[in-house]
Amino acid sequence: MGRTPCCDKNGLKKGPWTSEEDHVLISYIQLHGPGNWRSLPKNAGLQRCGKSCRLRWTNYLRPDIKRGRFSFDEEETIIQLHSVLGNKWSAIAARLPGRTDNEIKNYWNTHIRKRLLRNGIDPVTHAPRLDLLDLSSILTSALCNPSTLLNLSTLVGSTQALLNPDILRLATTLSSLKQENSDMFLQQLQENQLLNSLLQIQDVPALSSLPSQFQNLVQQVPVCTTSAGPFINQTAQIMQENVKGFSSNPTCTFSCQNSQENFVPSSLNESLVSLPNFYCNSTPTTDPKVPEPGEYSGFQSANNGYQNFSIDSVMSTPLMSQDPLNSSSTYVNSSSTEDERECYSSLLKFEIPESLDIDDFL
DNA sequence: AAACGCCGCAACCGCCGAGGT
DNA sequence: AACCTCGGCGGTTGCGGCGTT
Repeated sequence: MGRTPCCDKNGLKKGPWTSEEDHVLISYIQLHGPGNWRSLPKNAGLQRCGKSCRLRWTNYLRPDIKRGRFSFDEEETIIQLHSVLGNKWSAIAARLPGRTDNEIKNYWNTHIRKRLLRNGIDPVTHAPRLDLLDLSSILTSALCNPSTLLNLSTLVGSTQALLNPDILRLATTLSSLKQENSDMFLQQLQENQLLNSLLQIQDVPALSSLPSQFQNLVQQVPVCTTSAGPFINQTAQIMQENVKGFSSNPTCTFSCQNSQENFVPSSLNESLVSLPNFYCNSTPTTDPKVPEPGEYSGFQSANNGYQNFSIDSVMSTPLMSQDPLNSSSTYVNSSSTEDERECYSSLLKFEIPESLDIDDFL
């Protein structure tokens, strides 16, 4: 099906709009309404194509557009909606009065996306990044019990898809950390509850159906005790989910809630009641606004990989909203907003070595 | 002060679906 | 059914501002 250009490009102006052009466009629309965008520039006397006029109006000149920085509530809403809708900027914008899809898209790409990446969260799936976490957990268990290293090569063989030069660099980093200060490193590892959490894997009824290399790895994990951190819980959770993925029993359910309760306040869940909960269970929702699996690839992969993965484990914002400072929606134009957000979001940061250049990972 | 690089955002581009003929 | 027009959407680009060296 052939398509003619939306307008004759010849002789039409492109680039930034002048205030005069803005005035002409506003005046025309105030008199006649938006109407037919194709004929609008001609009728209004603008040397622009209709598409350009429409974009200028909808993204900038519309009287109901809210300018200025995004408030904390708005940012919270964007993250939550993006976890549900993906890059459906117009759908997200429909829930944010006064904000345009273009503005939200820009804000996501320039602020939120980068922050999620810095915090080890995949901005597409809203889940902790598997390539970092899987290897870290494997290496942690391996380093905690050197004999496990023997099986690591077998495991690596079955997870080749996860390996790339960047991940190998992370392995090198972790390895060098161990070599540099072996005692302290091992002590730190033993103080983690990761492996203890991993042993809860016995809750998975179909453990015996795992591939042998995974059984070996699980069985060789030693018990470590004491304080649990977000990273440990997240890692254990993902390991559990991965194990579950190998289960031969498709109806097997495994709640991550136990591992979450260690660091996620119960009220956090309450604050997310309004969210569709397909991160928390695999039951199809009846909410018509929620895309069906397959409609949004990012969601699909998240849903497939983490059918029981709780959304609250990847959403930093509800946690923040507990603080009176952050429950305020009067954040607009606050110069310290970014820093404060960064400070609070660091509560869910993962323990990635500082020597690791995260940008190289992206 | 100049050069350079980074960042944010407005604007553009190309594609798509809906609806009309 | 085929074609066309239009509006809308998401991805990308390019420019100006700003900070750093």
